[in-house]
Amino acid sequence: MKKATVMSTLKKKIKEHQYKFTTQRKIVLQAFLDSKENHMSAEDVYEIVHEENPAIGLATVYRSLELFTSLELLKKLDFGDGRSRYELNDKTITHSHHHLICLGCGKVVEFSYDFLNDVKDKIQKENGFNIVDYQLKFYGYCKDCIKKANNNKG
Amino acid sequence: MKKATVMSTLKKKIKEHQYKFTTQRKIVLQAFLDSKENHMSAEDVYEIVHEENPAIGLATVYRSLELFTSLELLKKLDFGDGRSRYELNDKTITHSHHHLICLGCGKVVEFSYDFLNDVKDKIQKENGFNIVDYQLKFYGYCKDCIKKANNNKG
DNA sequence: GTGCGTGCAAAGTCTTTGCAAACCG
DNA sequence: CGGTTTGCAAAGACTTTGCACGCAC
Repeated sequence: MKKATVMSTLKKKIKEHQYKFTTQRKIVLQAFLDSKENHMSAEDVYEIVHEENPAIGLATVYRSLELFTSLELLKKLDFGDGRSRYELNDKTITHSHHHLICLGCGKVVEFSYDFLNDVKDKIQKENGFNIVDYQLKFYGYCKDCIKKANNNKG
Repeated sequence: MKKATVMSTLKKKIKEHQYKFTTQRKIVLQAFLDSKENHMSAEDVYEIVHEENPAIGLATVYRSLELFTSLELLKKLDFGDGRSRYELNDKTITHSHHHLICLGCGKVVEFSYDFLNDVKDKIQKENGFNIVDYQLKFYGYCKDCIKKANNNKG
C-alpha cells in the first residue's frame, strides 16, 4: 500500500465515524509513514511527532494510537518488553509476516509465511471459533548472537 | 506431566541453581497445580496463595513467577489485557497448543496443532535464526459470541 | 458556534525495588 | 550462622483520565 493511500484511508475512516481530521492525528500517522522503525512504542512516536510539532502531548499520541488501532490502520504488538508497540496494518502483508524476537539482543526481525489458510478451517471446525486475525512470535537467537556465542566458546 | 513431578522438578532446579526451596515458592507453584484456571495473572495467584498463607506478599508472588519462568517451569503469556499471565510449562504440550482469544467476551480457549516443524527449518535457512520457542495467538469470535450476534440480528 | 479533541497534570494499574527482619541449608 | 528470601511500602514504568481551552466542521 502506498503512503499516500494510507493517509487518505485515515481521512476516509475518520469521516465515516464522524471523528475529526486534526493536525495531531495527521502528524502521528505521518510518523509511521516516515520512520524506518517498524515497531514503534508510544514514546518513539512521541519523540518523532514532538520534533514536527512540540506542542503535541504524549496523551494525544496515546489517544491517536488507540484510535488508529480501532480503525485498523495500526496493529498493536507486544514483544514482552513492557510497552506496547505499533505497526502499520497493511492488510496485504499483515497476514503473512511474523516476528522473530532474539532472546540474545532483543532485535526483532520479520518473517513472511502465510499459514493461516492451513489452520483456519481446522479451528473453525474443531472449536467453532471464527478467526479474524492472528499473531505469531518466534523466540530464539539471531545470526549475530549465534556467531557471538560461538566466538566466545572458541 | 504429573503434578507430583512438577513439584519435584522445581525442587531439582532450585537445587541446581542453589536457590532455596522456601515455603512461599512451594505454595506459589502449588497454586498452579491446584487451580483449574489455566492462565493466571500475578493477582490471581496472589489471591489463591493468600488463602493458604495470608502472610505472603504480592512482591513475593511476582518474584516467584519470575524465577519459575526463568527456570522454565512457567510460561509468561500476554493476552493484551494489560497484565502478564502464566501457565505451567508442560513441554510435552506447550509446543502444540495455542490460544484462541475471543474479541467478543475475552474468553481464552486452547487449540492444539503443532506446526513448528513446518516452519523451523524454513526460518533457520532464510534468516539464520535459531528458534527455541514460539507463541501463537488467534483473535476472533467464539461459538457463544457468534450465536449471540446471530440472535440479535434475527 | 458547538462539540469533539487537545494539553497538561494528576491519577491509575501493573510491576519492581530498597531495606530490615526472617529463614533455609 | 551467613547469605537468600521475604514483606512491606515506596518507587518506577507505562497508560489513562479530568478538566479547561482550542480547533475542525
